[in-house]
Amino acid sequence: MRVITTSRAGLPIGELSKLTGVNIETIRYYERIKMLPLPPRTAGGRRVYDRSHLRILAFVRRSRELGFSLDEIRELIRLGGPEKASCREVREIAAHHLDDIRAKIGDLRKLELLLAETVAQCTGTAALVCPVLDILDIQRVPDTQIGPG
Amino acid sequence: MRVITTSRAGLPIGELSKLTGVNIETIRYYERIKMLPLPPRTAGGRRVYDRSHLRILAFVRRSRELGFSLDEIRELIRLGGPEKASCREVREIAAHHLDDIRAKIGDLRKLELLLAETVAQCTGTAALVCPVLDILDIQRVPDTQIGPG
DNA sequence: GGTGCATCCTGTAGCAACTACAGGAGCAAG
DNA sequence: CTTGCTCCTGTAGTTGCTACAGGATGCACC
Repeated sequence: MRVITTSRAGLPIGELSKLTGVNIETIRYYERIKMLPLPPRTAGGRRVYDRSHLRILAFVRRSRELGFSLDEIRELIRLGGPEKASCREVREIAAHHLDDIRAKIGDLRKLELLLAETVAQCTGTAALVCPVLDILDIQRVPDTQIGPG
Repeated sequence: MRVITTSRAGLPIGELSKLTGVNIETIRYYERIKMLPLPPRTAGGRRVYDRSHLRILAFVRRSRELGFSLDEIRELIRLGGPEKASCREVREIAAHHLDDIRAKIGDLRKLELLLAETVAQCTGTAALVCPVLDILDIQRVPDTQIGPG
């Protein structure tokens, strides 16, 4: 039975992946795009992570789950860094993101209503006119003149 | 003043773009991925569209606005085609899409709640602890044993 | 010391659904 | 015939990953 006591030993990428729930490929991707600091390597070239990496990666993961973009997360990490005086800026990013989320919810609810109504009109039997296709096809075009004027 | 009477004359790509609100580049992209039938060309090689293209492209646009994927739209177009007996299949696609939308709304509302609460706790002043950064950082890690224990 | 196998490495290409060029050609008006 | 707009092809970029190929490393076990 292999028990790894990693408190100070350092984690290989696979362990970091399991602990954070972030895919190995994704971890390497994050490194490439500089979301994660470069970890030291073993003599053989393997990455060795410590708890600071774990912390950052968990932060990234959680922020992604909350729908922040990687750029936003970079900002948040920067703001949480050395001079962490800027709680206001953090709040601005989060508030802005909240606005986005609310706008998205609004849009989706409109869609939901429209689609739900339409699907409800569907008999499901073979019909000459299909309400679903119909709402998608309501665009009408004048066949006389087109263009400025 | 240039007045284009396109009822039977045929539309250049720019006109089609204006009429449908679909970007020129996107129209060519749709052609490449076979969302649109190949239009005939002028002697000089320019695309010439007619009202059937206009109709399909408007349909695609509207469906995209409603959040259907291009693959779903392809299906819808096929189902609305020659043998349009399959209103049931159309309804299934739409109903499935409706489920997706509802799931997405549910997710977003959870996020909204969490973020809104958190942002509300923000004083906006420089603080030692930032509630926004805090909820993103709640992940705790045992520092004794890691691995199948 | 060897063998076998899991884990890891780099590099590249793919996904959706576009968008943005570069570099050139067509075409109509003046 | 020139000006200037529209159009052409082809390629590469975007976001946030994921999926290989083809090879190296590390570690237990014999």
